[in-house]
Amino acid sequence: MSNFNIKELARVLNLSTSTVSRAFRDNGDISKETRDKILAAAKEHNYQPNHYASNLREQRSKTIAVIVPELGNNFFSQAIHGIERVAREKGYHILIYATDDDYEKEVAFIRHLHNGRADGIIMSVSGEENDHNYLNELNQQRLPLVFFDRVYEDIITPRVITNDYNSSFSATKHLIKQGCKRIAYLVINKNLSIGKTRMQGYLDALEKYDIPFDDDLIVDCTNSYKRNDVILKDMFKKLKPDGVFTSVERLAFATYYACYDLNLSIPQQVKVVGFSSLQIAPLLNPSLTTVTQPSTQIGVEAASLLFKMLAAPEQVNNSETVVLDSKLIKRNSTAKS
Amino acid sequence: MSNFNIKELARVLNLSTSTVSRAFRDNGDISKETRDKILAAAKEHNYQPNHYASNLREQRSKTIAVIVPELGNNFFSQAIHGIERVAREKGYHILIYATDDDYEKEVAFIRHLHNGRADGIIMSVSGEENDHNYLNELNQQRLPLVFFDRVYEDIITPRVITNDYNSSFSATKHLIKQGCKRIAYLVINKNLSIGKTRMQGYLDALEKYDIPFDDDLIVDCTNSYKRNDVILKDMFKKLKPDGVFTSVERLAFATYYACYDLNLSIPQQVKVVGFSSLQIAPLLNPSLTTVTQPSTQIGVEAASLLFKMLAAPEQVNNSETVVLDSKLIKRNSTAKS
DNA sequence: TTGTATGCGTTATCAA
DNA sequence: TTGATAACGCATACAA
Repeated sequence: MSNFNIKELARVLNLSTSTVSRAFRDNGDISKETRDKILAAAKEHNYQPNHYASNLREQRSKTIAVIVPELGNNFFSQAIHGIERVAREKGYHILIYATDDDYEKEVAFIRHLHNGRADGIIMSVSGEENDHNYLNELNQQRLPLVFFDRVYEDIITPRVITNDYNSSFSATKHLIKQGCKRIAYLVINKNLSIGKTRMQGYLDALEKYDIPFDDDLIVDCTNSYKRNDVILKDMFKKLKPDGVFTSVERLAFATYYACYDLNLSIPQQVKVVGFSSLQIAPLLNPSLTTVTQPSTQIGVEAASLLFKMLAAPEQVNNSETVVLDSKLIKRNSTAKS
Repeated sequence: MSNFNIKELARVLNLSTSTVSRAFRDNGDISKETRDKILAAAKEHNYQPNHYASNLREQRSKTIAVIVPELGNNFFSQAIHGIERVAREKGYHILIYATDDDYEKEVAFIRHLHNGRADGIIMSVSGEENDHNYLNELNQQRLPLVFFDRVYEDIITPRVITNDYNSSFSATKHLIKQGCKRIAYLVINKNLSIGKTRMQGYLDALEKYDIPFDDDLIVDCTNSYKRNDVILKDMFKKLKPDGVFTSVERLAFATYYACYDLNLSIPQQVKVVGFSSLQIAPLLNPSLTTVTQPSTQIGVEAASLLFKMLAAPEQVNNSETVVLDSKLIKRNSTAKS
């Protein structure tokens, strides 16, 4: 950081600091002439108003924080991409936080952010089931907060989600139409709202098409590759499903690996469909039928919503919910045998 | 942000602001008793020292900026993941900037960051070929900067790269051993150092194994999916390569799509190997032979290097270069026909 | 249109 | 060990 500050620049130009300051702001009266002179000199001396001083003075940071469960995941990096685009347009900066699905970290991040570092937060919540009332405790002084995709149902704040129930229903129906009778539903955290909603679509589709429901076919997985591999192989051996519906991208991959190892052919012996934002799903072996969420768009919507809150808090209903549509894209992993 | 500040807290506790401030810092004399009392009260009132005020006072932000060409790319999101991990450990925050390979944006970001918002920068440079001397102009007041993966060769600053030359040589050699005689090299920007280095490995391998070099087989691609598709199909029709080596992950995908469309079978008619950090390369059809960079590790190293610079600038040699090894992982896309 | 003076919330220096 | 005070760099209310 340069130590060339507003005072120096004012001295060089034989002006007062207030005049110099005005040149950098839109309001304030200043003649075009002096303004140009000041900006030119600023450029020459490589001067920029110190961000922290400005923010201390103005009480806002022009920064938003984005909290996601993980970074190495197509869905989230694409969502971040969307957020980035909107933020950049508005001249805002983005702080990134990854919780690694760790509740403690999530709480720590949120608490920390209330020190003025960010003007608002966009978050997809961690998978851990815990008391998240900490968000309510901050209520009066809570920063503007927007949830996306993974939300806490009992926290009232604007959110951007997808039509998970319908997508799950369609995906399950599709499996049934393709001839599946024993469809496993793989989930990472049954208690997280998103797992529940998606499961309900699955359950209702089974019922509607008179497929008997077997509780064992709802398989609770983990965040560990290794343990999932064990769980899935065990599941295949014991339960002999002819269809697998995964609520999370990663579990579709795990299913593929398990099937490869067990010599189960997809789609002849097992048909697979999964939530996934993978752009190269067509390149998989076999190409993967996906419920594709509009991930970038979700980011864009979430950011737009947050900026609306920042601009006019009263005008945004706290229970505002934006629902975007996912698409079921049928590929070979669910082809008829 | 709360308006409950250090003054309020001091008033509540009947102490001075300086004493309260001391409770939050490691140095400074303060009795354990009062310190505990202060911290307890702080927790109760949800008080945290205002970040901007602290930073203005301390002249540092505990924030680093990460600039990458794009976010929707496994390599970069994994690298960011690595950076995140180290930064979090050190109590630093991360600002994310995506240039979309746009040189103007890169310059704007860098310039902007000199307003004190960040203490240091970790960057993978944009692909555009341009004058990047702007980095040198900032020299005296330049923020600590670490390059990773994609670097400007003429800017002297610490960097973390991989052994691209060797990897390319090995990958090309592998294609040759598998029987390829006409190997195309796909690159996005020939003039970017990384494209050059990787190309040199390719060229030298050809020479060493007496494969005649055909300039047309070096194909300059773009950042656009559509245009790449046209370029590649054209290339396949006209040049009939029997091997393809892609310097960037995305071009391997493009190659797959083109081969699918043209009914060229991989690996029987065309063998493919590419730089890629895709974790599900084994699931592709066919599974993709990759030069896999230790992406997360690269992030970790880059961050560690930056923190070393922040801690003791004199102790880091500006031309320090950390070289990590990539791995050639052979899969079916280069299997012998 | 420009300048003067004050305060944003914190920390460091110095004095008590 | 604690308190008073100045300063970090900037933006605004007010005066000129």
